[in-house]
Amino acid sequence: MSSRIPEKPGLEGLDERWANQWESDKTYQFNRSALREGVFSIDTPPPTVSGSLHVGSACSYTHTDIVARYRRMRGDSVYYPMGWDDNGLPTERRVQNYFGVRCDPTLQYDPDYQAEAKAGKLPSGHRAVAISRRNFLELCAQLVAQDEVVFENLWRRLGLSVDWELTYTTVGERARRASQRAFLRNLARDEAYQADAPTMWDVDDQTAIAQAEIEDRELDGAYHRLAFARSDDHGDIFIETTRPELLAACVALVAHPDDERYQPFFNTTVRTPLYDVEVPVVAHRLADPEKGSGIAMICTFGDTTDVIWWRELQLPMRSIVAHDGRIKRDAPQAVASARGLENYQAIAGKSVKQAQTIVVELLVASGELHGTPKPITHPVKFYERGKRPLEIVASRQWYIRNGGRDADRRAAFLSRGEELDWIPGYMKARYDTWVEGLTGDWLISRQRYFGVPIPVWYRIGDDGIVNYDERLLPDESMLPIDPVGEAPPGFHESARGRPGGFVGDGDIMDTWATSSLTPLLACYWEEDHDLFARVYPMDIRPQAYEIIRTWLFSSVVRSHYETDVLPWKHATISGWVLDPDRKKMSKSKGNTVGPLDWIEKYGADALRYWAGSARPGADTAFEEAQLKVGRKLAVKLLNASKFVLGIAGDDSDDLEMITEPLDRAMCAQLATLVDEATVAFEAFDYARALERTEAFFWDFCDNYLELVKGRAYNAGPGRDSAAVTLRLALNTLLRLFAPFLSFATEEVWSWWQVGSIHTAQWPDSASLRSVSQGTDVAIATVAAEVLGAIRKAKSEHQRSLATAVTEATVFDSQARLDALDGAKREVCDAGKVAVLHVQIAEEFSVDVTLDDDIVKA
RNA sequence: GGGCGGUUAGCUCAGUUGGUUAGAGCGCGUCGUUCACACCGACGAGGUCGGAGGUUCGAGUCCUCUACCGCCCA
Repeated sequence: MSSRIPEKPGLEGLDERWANQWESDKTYQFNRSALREGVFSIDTPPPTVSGSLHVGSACSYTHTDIVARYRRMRGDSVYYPMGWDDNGLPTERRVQNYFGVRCDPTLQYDPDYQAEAKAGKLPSGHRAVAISRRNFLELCAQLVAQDEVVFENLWRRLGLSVDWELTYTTVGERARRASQRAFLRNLARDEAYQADAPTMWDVDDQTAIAQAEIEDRELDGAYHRLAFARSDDHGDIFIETTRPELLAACVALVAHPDDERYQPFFNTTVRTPLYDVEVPVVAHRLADPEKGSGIAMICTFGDTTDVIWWRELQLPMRSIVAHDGRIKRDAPQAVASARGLENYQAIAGKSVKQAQTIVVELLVASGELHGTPKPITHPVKFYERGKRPLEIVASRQWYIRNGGRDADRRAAFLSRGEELDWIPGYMKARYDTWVEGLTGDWLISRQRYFGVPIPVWYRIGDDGIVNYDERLLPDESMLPIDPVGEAPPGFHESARGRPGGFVGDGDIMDTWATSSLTPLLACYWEEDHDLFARVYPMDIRPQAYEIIRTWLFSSVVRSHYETDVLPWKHATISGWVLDPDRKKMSKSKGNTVGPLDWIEKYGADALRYWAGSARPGADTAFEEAQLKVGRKLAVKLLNASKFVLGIAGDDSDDLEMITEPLDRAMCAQLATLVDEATVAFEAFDYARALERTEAFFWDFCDNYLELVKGRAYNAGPGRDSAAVTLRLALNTLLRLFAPFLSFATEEVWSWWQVGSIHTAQWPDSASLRSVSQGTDVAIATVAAEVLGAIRKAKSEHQRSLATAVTEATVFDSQARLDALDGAKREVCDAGKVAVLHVQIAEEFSVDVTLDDDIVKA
């Protein structure tokens, strides 16, 4: 036995050794024969492989792993897959930067093309090499495969108990098939539709953007006061606008219906400055009398209010901003005067920003700009990953109904939110607020390349015009398909783009349109019915709170449509990891910390300990000091285990042999600990379980081990009781720590047990209580307090703890002295006390005689 | 502007349904190498719980107002 215990236990090398062992033993393999009620399934967030790796990711993934390990020890078969989010724009951007390329769909595929990695060393002024769509997609695939290996290695090193045979990606074949299948079914049930409508548009990425991806940013702007001449030439009406460059897109002026200043002008017309277009003055409740001059110009489109006005007041379309963010070549038809056309030519082809400068100059010249522009700051809508403000352009897009335009669906989704168990509970408010505030359906089409194609073709009429209402859909058995590369059923590729032929939808789906299917994807929806029935709906969805409105909500929507249930029972929401200055860790801020360096330095258990200390949902600052504490705990566990097994390594586990009062009292304490940890874990409060276990363990080492040492070392009465108790306590504590210190506990377990601790049973308080047989826990607590008082006396007299105590007297209540009686021998052993007296008193105190000094403690 | 969360020892955080002198770790100070542990141990000094008011026999713990920080949504 003792030969299996290292002379000097250490953490070095444990991480890799056990990670490999678990892999070869398939310790975390899902048991496919488990029934649903015995399964705990986890909808792991697929990390964005093109994103950064920092301790923040490591932290939240560890939280989930801790829960997974607990459930496994409770006897559940844990379904713990790992996905890789390699889909979408982040990957495209990374590929563009990494290889210095850009996608040009008009180019032909080059089978011999070899990209050269130029990560981080693109020369300034480097012009991106244009490559074909297929070459571009190949580079995406190549890079994500590379990134996925890095992630998997990290997760293994961290000790995530994932079943690595259950990995998936969000752009792989299965994901494409599931996304397209779900889309086609949405379409068939009228949950998806296509519409030509004003859309939030990112001019840099040249794609439509969904409401969930938009954020407000405060930007400097200025109110420009413009004069609109009344058509009857009886003077001017002044409006104030921050976007004079859109003047050519003006379709009306609008004021509040109750605004007496403008009531006389409703139903009259005015002429736009510079362009001389006659536009009506209209009334609408959304016009704010307090803002600017109280009357505003409506353009197609300056902001989202323009869209509402345009729609509700049925105004004409006079769009001037093209998809690339530049002013269109041709002026709207309404611009007819010579001066108007000339002024339009001055801005045609310019960027929005350049156009503004020019328009202002023209207005100054024409005298139609009054005074100097008044600087303001105002919120402007941006794509969350974008650099320039969003524009609103009209375009044909695909939507999924999400309750944004439909009260019944909205109510249904709110009720789903009600049904879900939120951890912590207050996170539900974010969901409710979001669903209640939706203003439109979910726009899922993106004008990008690396993603799941929209599986639709359109007929081209004999006149050569694409008929978008005449859709050609694939059969589900054909999925996944690429309508740009494959012909629809009944057509030959040669008919593509020809009159009487077809054209493929060139758009791809929003990355969330796929991510929202992870519960279905991970459970092999429609692919493995047997497995699906065992693991779906899933037990938990772990995720961070900032993507409740996107990932969580969209997942609820999709599962509601496809399976008419919530995709999971619980949502465990993690907080953010902040740098020591309390800023969110993110790559763009350059304040990230790589987890691997810290694992190397302090061991994976140290990182797991730090993660495990973070309360569910709470933001956590990264602190190196906490890693040191975790490491210290792991080392202590090794040493204490070595000590216990050094004494009791060959003893039996016959609990009948636990007879001594102190031993039984400690078992009673241990039973309470097990209950506390179990209750905490059942509420997903792993941090509390860890905190209690840790506090117990240090107390156990400082007090119980010290008290029992003497009795356990020497043959005699009570030795066997101590040995069996030590084994029981160690066995229990190791299992309580196993979800957190997964490597150190496994190491110790291997010294004296068979199999992995991670498949062992979670401790059971009932058996501990049967050992303690109702013994008063005060025996242990009073003994520890007395021992503490004796130590204090020695410490205050600057004497070694080995100093002998010739005589000591404990003053305390009768009850506590009775308790002490059960551990008198141990107290004397540990305190090196020759004679111990007791005396009844009101207050607890201990008189200690060190050699010949009398000390009041 | 609306909503959510936070504000407890120098630092990072616990404080369960309101109940006796408010806890831990780190850091700090003193002492100590006892045969598990110097990647150590023991002991100790530090807060009246952001502020104000209220409920209560009693509030860090409930209510109101308020300040500051963070986030989400307008």
